[in-house]
Amino acid sequence: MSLTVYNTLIRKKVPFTTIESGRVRMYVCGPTVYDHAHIGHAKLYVSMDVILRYLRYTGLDVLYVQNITDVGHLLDSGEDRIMKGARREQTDPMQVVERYMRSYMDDMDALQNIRPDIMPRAAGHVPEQIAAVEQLIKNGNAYEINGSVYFDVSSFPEYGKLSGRKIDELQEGTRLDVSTDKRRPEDFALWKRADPEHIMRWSSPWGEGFPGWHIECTVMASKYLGANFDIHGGGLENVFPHNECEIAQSEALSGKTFANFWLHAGSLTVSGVKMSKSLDNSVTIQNALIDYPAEVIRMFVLSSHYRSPIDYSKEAVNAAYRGWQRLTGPALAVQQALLSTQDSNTPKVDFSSAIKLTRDEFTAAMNDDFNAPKAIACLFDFAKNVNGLLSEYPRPDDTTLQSIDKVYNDLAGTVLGLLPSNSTTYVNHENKLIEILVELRNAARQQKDFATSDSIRDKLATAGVILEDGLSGTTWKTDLSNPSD
RNA sequence: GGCGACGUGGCCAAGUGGUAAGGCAGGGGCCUGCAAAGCCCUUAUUCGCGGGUUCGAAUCCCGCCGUCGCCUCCA
Repeated sequence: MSLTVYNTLIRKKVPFTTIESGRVRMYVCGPTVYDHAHIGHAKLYVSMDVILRYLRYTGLDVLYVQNITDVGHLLDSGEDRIMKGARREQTDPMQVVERYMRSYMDDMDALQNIRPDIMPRAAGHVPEQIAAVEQLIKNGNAYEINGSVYFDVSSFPEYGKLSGRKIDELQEGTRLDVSTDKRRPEDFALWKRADPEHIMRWSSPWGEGFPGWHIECTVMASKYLGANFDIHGGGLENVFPHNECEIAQSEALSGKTFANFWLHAGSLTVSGVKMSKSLDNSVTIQNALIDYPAEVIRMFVLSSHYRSPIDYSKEAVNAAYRGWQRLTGPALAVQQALLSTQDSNTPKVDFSSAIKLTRDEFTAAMNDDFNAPKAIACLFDFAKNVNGLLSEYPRPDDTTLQSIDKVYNDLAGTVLGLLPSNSTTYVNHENKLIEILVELRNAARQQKDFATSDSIRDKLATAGVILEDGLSGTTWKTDLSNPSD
C-alpha cells in the first residue's frame, strides 16, 4: 500500500507522488519570533515533524525548509509585533528576534522535533524579496502607490483556488481598516512604506520600507526548493490569506505550480477557545513542559488526526499522559529485561507474527494520510501482547526481546518520537544508586522485613522513582510529574 | 453575509456503503506480603437533528441545528 495524503488544494485524499523520484522538497511556514512559542505552535510543528519523520522512515530523501519571520508584521492595532516586543523588553528589535528565535528552537528541540535542514530568515532575504516585487511589477501583477507595492489580485484569475474564496464574496475590512492606498480592498501588500517611527526598515526602489508578510515565503521557498516543489505545510488558519497569497505571487512570478501538495494542520484551542493575549489563556511550550514530559505533549498532539482541531485541557493532557505511560511501559520493561542474563532453559517463543502484524498495521495507518491516532492504537495492541509475554517466567529469550525493542525504536521512537529521551537503562551514577537501593530492598523482602522494604519503596517514590515487583525481578521507572494536578 | 473545519459512549478519539478500533475515567475478578504495573471481564442496538437513496448508511444526497476558525500581514 502506498501513501495517500489529503491535499487542501483539491480537497481530496490522493496518492502521494514526488517530482523527483525518491526525493521530497518540503516547506513549512515558521513562526514570527516576537514572543515565546505556545502550545498552538507545538501542535502544528509536532504534526509536521511526524509527517517529515514518516516520509524519511519510508526511505524518501526529504529536504525540509522552515522559515523564521523576523521582519515587522503588524498586529490588529497596526503595531509592529517585533517593535512591540522590543518596547516591552526595552531592547533592540533584532535582539528580540534573536532571543525568541533561540527560545523557539529550544522548545522545538525539547519537543523532539527534528530540526529543519534550512531555516532561512526573512530579514536575511530582503534583496531577493525586493527583486521578486520588481519582477511582479514588470509582469503587470503589482503596482506601486506612495512607497508601497500591492499585488493586483485581478491579474491572477486563479486567486482563491486554495481557500475556495471568490473575490466578490469577500467581506472587506472585517478585521482591519482597508488601506486607502489600495486600488481594490482584496489587493494585498508586497512592500510597505515605513512610517518615520518604524524601526525595522530597508532601502528599496520605492523608498524605505519593509516586505509584506507573504512575499518572504514565496522567495525563500523558491530559493531553496525551486519554483515548483512537493509539499507546503502550515496551519489551517493560514490557508487564507497567507497561503492563497503565496500561490498568487509565486505562480504569477514563475508561471509554474508552486507546491503540488498542501498539507494543513488543524488549530488548537484552550478549554474550547482560541488562545489570545487579551483572554490571557495563552500557554507557552515552556510552561507546558513544566507540567508534562515533552513526549506527553507529543502524545497529546498525536492522539487526534493532524487535520483535526484539538482542545488543550488538563483532563485531555492527563489522559494522554496515562496513555503514554501505558504505551511506553512495555518498551522500557523490555530494555530492562535485556539487562538481565537470559535463563539457560528459556523456551524460544515465536513472537514474529505479532511483530509483523504491528508493523503492517502501523504502516497502513500512516500511509492513510499520516493517521497517527490509528497508528498509536496499533501500538496499544502491541503493548498488550508484549505485557502478556513479559509476565511469563522465565523472561523471553534475547532475540525475541531485541526484535520487540526494534519495533518500539522504529515506530514509537523514530517515527512518532514518543520514547522517553532519558532511558532508565543508561549506565550512570544516578541509575546505579537506584539499583543499589533496589538490591537492598530486595534483600529486606527476602527476610520478610517489609517495614524496611516498604520504606525504601515509599522514599524512592517521593523522589519520583516508582518500583514494580514482577516475577523476573523488580523494575523501576521515573515519574516526576503528577498528572492529577 | 461568505468560505472552511468539526459534531461518534462520562471524557478524548479512529472509522467515507457491510453491520461501532483504541486510550482515559468507572465497575467486577485474577496476580501481589502489601502496593504498583499487568492480565481477564464489563460500560454506545448507536454515531448533532429531520428527511431521502440503498438489500444495507456514522459513512452517499437534501434540509436544518450547534461549536470553532478564517474573511488581506496570528501557527
